[in-house]
Amino acid sequence: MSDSATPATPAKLDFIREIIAEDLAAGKHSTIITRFPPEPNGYLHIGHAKSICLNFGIAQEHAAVNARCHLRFDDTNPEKEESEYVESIKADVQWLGFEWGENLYFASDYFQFFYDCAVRLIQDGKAYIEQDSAEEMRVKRGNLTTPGTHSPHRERAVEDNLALFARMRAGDFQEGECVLRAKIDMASSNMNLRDPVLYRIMHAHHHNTGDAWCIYPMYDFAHPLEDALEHVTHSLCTLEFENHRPLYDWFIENCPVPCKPRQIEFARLNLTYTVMSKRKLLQLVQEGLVGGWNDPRLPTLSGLRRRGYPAPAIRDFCKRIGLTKFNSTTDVALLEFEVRDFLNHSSPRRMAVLDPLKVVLTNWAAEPLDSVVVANHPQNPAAGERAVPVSGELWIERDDFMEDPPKKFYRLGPGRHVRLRGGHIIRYVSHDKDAAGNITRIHAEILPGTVGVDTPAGVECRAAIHWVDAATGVDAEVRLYDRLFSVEDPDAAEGGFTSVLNPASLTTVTAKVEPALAAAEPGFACQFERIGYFVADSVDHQPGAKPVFNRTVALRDSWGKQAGR
RNA sequence: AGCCUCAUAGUGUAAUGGUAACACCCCGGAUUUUGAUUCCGUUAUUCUAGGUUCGAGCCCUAGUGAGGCUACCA
Repeated sequence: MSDSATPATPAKLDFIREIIAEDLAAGKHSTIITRFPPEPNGYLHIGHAKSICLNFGIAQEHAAVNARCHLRFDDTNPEKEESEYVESIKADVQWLGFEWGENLYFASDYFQFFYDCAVRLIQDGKAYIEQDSAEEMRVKRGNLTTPGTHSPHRERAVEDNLALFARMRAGDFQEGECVLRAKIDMASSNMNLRDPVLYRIMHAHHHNTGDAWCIYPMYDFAHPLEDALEHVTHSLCTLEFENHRPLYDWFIENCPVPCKPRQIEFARLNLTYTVMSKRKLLQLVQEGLVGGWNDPRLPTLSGLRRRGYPAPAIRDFCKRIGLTKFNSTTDVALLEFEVRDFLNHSSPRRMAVLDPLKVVLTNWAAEPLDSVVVANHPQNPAAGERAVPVSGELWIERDDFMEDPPKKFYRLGPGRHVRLRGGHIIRYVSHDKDAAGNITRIHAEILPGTVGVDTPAGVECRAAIHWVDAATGVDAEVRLYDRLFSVEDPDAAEGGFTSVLNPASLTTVTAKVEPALAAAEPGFACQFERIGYFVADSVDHQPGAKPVFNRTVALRDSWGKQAGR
């Protein structure tokens, strides 16, 4: 269950923790500093959770040496970044259960340092102003098998480069007129080393620095400097930056930095039936295919939160998936397992009927009660009990009655008994149908004296079903979520996302719920017995108004599987 | 095509060069006033070919397959 309940579990060291342990043992560092460096250009998703749990987790594990993890916004591209995203990212990291304390940083706060480093590279003859167009640069870069060719500007005098760079910074040039490039190796088999761009001109307003700058550093140049400036010891990133490491190290070697961070790459998280790229999530949001970044069907942290996925379950999931350099795809079933596992222990039980069928108790007068007492959690007496009102009419699940049941169906049908959970055993009497042949009502009778006691001898009753009293039960809007996509790998879908959207990803029903649920607070999570885990919607659910519940995840249902339901 | 990285049950991860294991999923059984939970059990694994070694999932070579790289994105 919760990770906090099992802190002593000596988890196997993954390859990154192994490296850190070795570095510590070798006396290479006196403390460990990691960082989580999102670009504020979208909302965080479950893939980021893997990185967050890794970086903040490592810091927590090395508290003895005062280790820490920085939250740093990698905001070097003003065209794509917004303050709204900064706020959502902070909220999501905190919700996941991690604290950055004093260590909140913005790459944009280092702009002057980046600039000074660039000047230094120019002075050292290691950078130059390029005036070729982007297209010319592309052509001269060569390709995977042929080396690039030198730009005519590559050997410009240091003084001229310096003057030109100053003019770039002063705003003397239009966007695209020139860039600053590192002078490395146009013949390198690693394309990243073929004189990469360090600075480009962007006459854009920045969310943090406003209009102070019109030149902005590229990721490859800025990132190692950010890490070094913050004394990061281990810079953990995903596999696609593997080929960038030589360049990362080049900047560390050639710029006046206070220390030498080490970049280590790991495989990003892939999940079946799930789209995990920010660009594609943005597309889903912008095209209105979902209700927003916090749509409960999305793998965004805000979506999962609204869906009722508990943060500890997500943390446990991140532990279970492990950490390697193998490009794998984890089955979402593992995430769902962790969610059920956590919720099973933490959620109080309540009763709700999603597809109501009326039952009239013909002999209710034989033992009329006001209420029955039901445990809030059968495995946890400390969760207490509650009184659930009852009367002579109630709702049961339409599925729980069969006119012509197969032998292994244990619930209600002609000639059968069934237990009302927490209440009486009832016996079938008759049922009504409308003109179309639909069952409209069941008549049954209670077995007096069967509340709170074992099934009497001679009565065959194997199942207990959930129910809601008709006199006091209230209507609720219940949203049943399923996978957003109908195929395992939506990224590979031909014809775009629309072609593989699951039409059943959202079903809204009007259900009957026990009266106490009408007063539930937004975010209240519980198990609807025999149905699944539900949470009062954090946006649309308001106490006093019609309750709105989201299905977090359904219960396992082995009967349903057998019956092909 | 060149360079870099990776390859263990269906899925994801373990295994100082020394009996290949854990979790999820699947299937079966027991318990059950949730066909849930819990408990027990079943099936199934080192990409291929060479080499080093008393001994290779692990080391070496080649092959195969997968991912990444030819942005003034990160």
